[in-house]
Amino acid sequence: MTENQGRHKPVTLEDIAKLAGVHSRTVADAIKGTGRVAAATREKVLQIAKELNYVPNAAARALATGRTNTVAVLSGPLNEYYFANTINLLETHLTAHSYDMMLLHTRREARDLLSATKVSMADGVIIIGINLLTEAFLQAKSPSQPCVLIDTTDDFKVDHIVLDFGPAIEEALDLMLHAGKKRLAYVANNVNDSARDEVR
DNA sequence: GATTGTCACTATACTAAGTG
DNA sequence: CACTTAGTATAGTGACAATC
Repeated sequence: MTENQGRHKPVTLEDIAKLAGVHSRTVADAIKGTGRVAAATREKVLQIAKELNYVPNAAARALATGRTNTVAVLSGPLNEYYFANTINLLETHLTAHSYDMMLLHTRREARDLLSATKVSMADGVIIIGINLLTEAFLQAKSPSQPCVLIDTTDDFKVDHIVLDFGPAIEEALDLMLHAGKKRLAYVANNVNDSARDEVR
């Protein structure tokens, strides 16, 4: 039983360095695999790290590099297919590029993110759709924070991907009209002017 | 040239000392 | 006593220097 034996100080590069007889800087390079460490030294360091169950301290790494490899995502309600599907795709792509995804969907989380990104808790922010939550975030956001908005509008002064639902709506209308339907209703949240114009 | 070491730096929390 | 300020520690890394 090695667990629950009390709260131990985490194993650090310094601990490994002492056992390996090298500098902590060398241990960092060996573990990271930068290639500037001799093969024998690297093998020795990795062996000791494995024996000590060394786990890199992500907070310290973020502090030193200014990067967390984490992308914060603000979206609309996850019980809506569009948001759930988009988040699923985002996660797939972020994971493929060795990024973690921090999913936020409450005002409190968005507020925390505003302060958190100031200390590099997230490398950037992706916002899916404009709603009360994301709009408040965009208006309060510091200009230094990397941010991409995915929506049907580009009203906000951030990098953005504009979605054009026009062709899809037209295709849906054609299908309805060809089916002989005469009275059509359009049900949506936050219908903006551009989207409304598409429904003719 | 390859390998390793040194220094400075990061944001935050904590402690000690100084001041009113 | 309450508050402010300064110093220190933390874990890891970038840039550069030193050694063989």
